[in-house]
This record gives sequence, structure tokens and C-alpha cells, in this order.
Amino acid sequence: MGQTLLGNDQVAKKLNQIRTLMELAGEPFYKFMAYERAASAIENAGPLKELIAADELVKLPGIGKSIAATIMELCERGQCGLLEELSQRFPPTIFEVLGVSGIGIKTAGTLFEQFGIASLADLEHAVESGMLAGLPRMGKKSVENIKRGILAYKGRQNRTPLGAALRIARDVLAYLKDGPPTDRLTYAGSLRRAEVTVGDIDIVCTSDQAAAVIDYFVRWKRAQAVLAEGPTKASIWLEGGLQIDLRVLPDAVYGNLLQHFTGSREHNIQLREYAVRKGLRVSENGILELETGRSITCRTEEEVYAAIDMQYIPPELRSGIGEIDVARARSLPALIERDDIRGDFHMHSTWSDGRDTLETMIASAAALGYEYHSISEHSWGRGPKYGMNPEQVRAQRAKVHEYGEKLSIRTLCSSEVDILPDGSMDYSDSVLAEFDIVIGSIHSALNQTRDELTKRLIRACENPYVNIIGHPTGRYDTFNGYEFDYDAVFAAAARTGTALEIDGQEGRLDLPAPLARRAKEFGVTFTTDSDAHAAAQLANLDLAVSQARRAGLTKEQVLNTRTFDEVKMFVERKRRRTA
DNA sequence: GCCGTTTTCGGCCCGACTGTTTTCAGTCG
Repeated sequence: MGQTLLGNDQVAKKLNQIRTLMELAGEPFYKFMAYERAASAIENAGPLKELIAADELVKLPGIGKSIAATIMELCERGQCGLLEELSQRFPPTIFEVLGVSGIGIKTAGTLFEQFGIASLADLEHAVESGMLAGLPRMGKKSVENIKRGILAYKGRQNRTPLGAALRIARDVLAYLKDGPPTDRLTYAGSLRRAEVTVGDIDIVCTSDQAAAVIDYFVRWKRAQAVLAEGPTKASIWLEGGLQIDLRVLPDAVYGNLLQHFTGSREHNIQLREYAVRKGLRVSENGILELETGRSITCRTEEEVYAAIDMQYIPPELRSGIGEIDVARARSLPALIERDDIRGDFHMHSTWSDGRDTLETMIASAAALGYEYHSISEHSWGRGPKYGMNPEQVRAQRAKVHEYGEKLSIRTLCSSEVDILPDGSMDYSDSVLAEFDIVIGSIHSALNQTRDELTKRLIRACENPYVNIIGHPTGRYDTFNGYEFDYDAVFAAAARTGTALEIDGQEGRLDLPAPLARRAKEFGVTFTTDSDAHAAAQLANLDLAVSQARRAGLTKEQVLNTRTFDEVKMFVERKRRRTA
């Protein structure tokens, strides 16, 4: 097969477009909702091309024959008849109108039918000309709302990366802690599920002074607008359009509240559907026994899952792709924890493109309590500014050992060596043999064909001195990464005893969780690394662990949870086997 | 459109807030 025309994210986006246009066209509720559910499943599924090849599409929850056919058509043609048909009726710019906060399907439909408003520009004209005022339920405030929505739409940035969102969440939590008394206070939503990007920030709080907490929240100096303010709930916008929602309830329902607002939407729908079959109605206010009318309140999330008779599901697994069934069977894996980590294999100092000195990096790794870590500068193919030649590598080795001993941490000599376009490495085997452990990464010729990249990565795995493939897909922020035959490379990594990295650098988070979940099925070993380019970025290892958890990994599957001797054995075994 | 420990039909999660209303539709998460 050649290149796929659309990847998971693009197919999911098109399914969501179908969903919206179907609703506009007046299709039945559960028909268009099926497309929304399918989109969510595709976002969280393994690579589409591999799923289609294995005929596994209909195994995904919410995807039957009809939608599977649509997905295959999208993958093959980059387009499908259903969407083309719907697009005849509504121009693509209608999504601009729907993107304006406060305008939903009903309003957009009315505006389109009555005034032909089909784009943001049309909407602006209509607002300025005052023609909206005649519509039912369209008073002064509603028009003002739309005006504000238009401004927000224009100034809005894309989804916020996980790392940046966590910093903002910590800021607002710190602010709230200084306000009226609260019992428990934390972030929930996609942030707690550790999604790679988040659309908004959800804060949950318990307090017996809800009104005072809400009032304090909306007066935060970083709030640019207050979107909603009720007795238990408020929403604000920050500069750039990031929305923060706060919900305040009594402490007796903290478990229900946290479970509800952690989501995901799809997870909660499935959980509640299952609960209904057991005669229970689940919401943030508690669990209602329909037969007796008795309400069960839960102080912890564990109590919520226990009340529905299933195993506790960690937030990172709540994506609605089958975890409910596994939890009912009590077969969820014991996920890796941050405390399981004994070291970090991937970091840079000023010897290559890092910002902190070698000694600072080693001291900082020691301060984190690691048993071991490795310094992994770039190889010389990165150029004289960022890469190191073999003489510099040897000069650094003496320093690495000196500082490591001084700071009482086992510091391994490593390198992040470029995998060249033909799959050979940027250092000769004799130079590679001098390192304690080697990361191989692709940084160049990203535009090779799928076939070339597959061969390149497999050849790197087959090199006896390459122990870890760094940031395997090359994804960065909005770049989805170069495409290769994932299954073939995962199989090669497992066969050769080569670990695949889950890189925790903000913007990378690579391998992405759905691919790591796929790789796990091949028996691959993983590493969770910071890829720190400054001492403060060593904390990015936390992000890597969160992605490993989303992939359902246990500590046994992650190399840097093992002891120093076990890591050395992992390296030696490959050298003996393949040298 | 999908799904099944009521399995090929008849269901399909739950609630808060807003604005324009005198009881609720629309939006959002």
C-alpha cells in the first residue's frame, strides 16, 4: 500500500463535520450522535492504516459496517460521498459560525435559512446591520453575546499543549487557595487525563461557601471575561480565549464531582449507560438508586466505581475505547507510577544544544533522587554548533564520570545519534561501542517515503549498539510526524531488543499514547525520558510517564524503572545477540 | 447508526446556566 491520504486525526475531524452537518440537515439525534462517538473512537484508536489492513475497524466501539465503510473511503480517497453530499447543502464556512461561542446548531440553522448567513463575515455584517433583532429569543443580550463570541473566535488560539495548560492550572489553583475556605481543590478534565492538548481547563472544588468561592474566582485579574456565573458553577476566559470552568459542590460528593468532570464525555456516557442497566443514575451530584430513590454520595472516585461494581479506572484510561468492559472484568493493568522511575536516559547540556552546563544537569538529576541517568548529546551530523565529534565525546566522558562520582549518581555516557537517511548511524560502530547506552533518532530527511522511513528505522533497530529509538514518529506540536509502517517497526524493535522512547519534551510527547498501546501488543520495551535541554525540563519526565499511563503500560514494560544492573544487562544482551 | 448477561428491535447519560420568558428552549460540557 502507498501513503494513506488521511490519518486518524483528520478522519476524526471529518466524522465530526459529518455529525454537525447531519444535525443541521435535521437527521435524527441518535444517527448523528453515532458519528460523534465514532470520531472519538478513531482519535483514540491505533493507526488506521494498520487497523484497516487487519480488518479490525468494526472491533472499535461505536463503529459498525456503515461508518466503517465511510472511514475506509475517507482513508482511500481523502473524501467521502456522504460528506460531499452534505457539503452541497451547507458551505464549509458554516463551521466558522458554529465556532462562535453561544451559537449552536439551532441558531446557526435559522441564520443560514432565513438570512443566508454562512460565514463569520456574514455573521459580522448581520450583527452590525441589526437584522438579528427580529428573530425569536434574540434580545439585546443575545446579540451582545454573539458580538463577544465573534471577538473571541478571532483572537482564539488553538488547543493548549498539556505542559502549558498545567502551568495555568497550577496558577489558578494557587489563586483559589488564597481565597475563601475550600476543602478539596484540583484540576480535572482532559488535563487530568493527560491529553496531549486541552481545549479548556476544568477545576473542581468542594466547599461549604460555594457562592464566595465563585465570586472570588470570577474576580481573578487574569479573567478577561466572565461567561457564566451561577450558584455552583462559573466560567471565565483568559487572554487568548482559553476557558476555565469551576464547579463547587459540598465535600460529601467530591468523588462524584471529580469523576464527572474528569470525563471523558464518551467514558461518562458509557459508564452511565451501564449504570442505568443496573438501575443507577450517575451524575456529579451522586448516584441515585432508581428503585429505592436512595442517593449514594461518594467522597472518593474509588467509591464511585465500586458503587457501579467495577474496578477503579485511572483518569488516563478514561477515553471510552473499551476500558469500561475491562474494568467490569477487573482486568485493568497496574499502570506505571512516577515513583517507579529510577532514571532518565535523555538529556542535553551546553556541550550540544542544551542551555545548562554538564555539571548543572548532573547535579539536577541527582537532586531528583535518580539512581542513574545518561547524558545524551547530539552526534556530529547535527553540525558543529550542536553536534559533537568523537574527540569531544571522549573529552566529555572524563568529565561525566568526574561529576557523577562527585555528585553520587551513576551517570551513563550516551549519545542521541542521528539515524542517517539510509538507516546507518552517524557514528561508526567502534565509536558507538564506547557508549554505555545509545539513542538513535531521526532529525533529517523527514520527507522520505513511507517505505524508505520504515526501512531506515528497522535498520537502526538492527544495529547492535542502538538501544533506544528516540521520539520515534518525529511529531512536534501541529506536525503529525513522518509516516512509516508502524507494525513493521514495532515488530523489529521487539525482535531486536530495542526500546522505543516516550519522549516527554513539551510539544513532542512521542510516541503518542495510541501508538504506544499498539507497540505494546508486539512486546516492545519502552523508555520514558525528559529530553531535557535545561535542568528545569527534567520535570518533563512526568509528562512522559503520563503518556505511558495513557498507553496502559506497566512498570515492567518500561526500561528506566529497572535497576542499574538490569539496564546494563538490557544493553549487553543486544550487543551479544546481534554483534 | 450502533448494540446485545432483556441480542436483529427498541432503546440510546445527565445536569447547570442564560436569556427571554411566565415555563422553557438553546447552549455547553
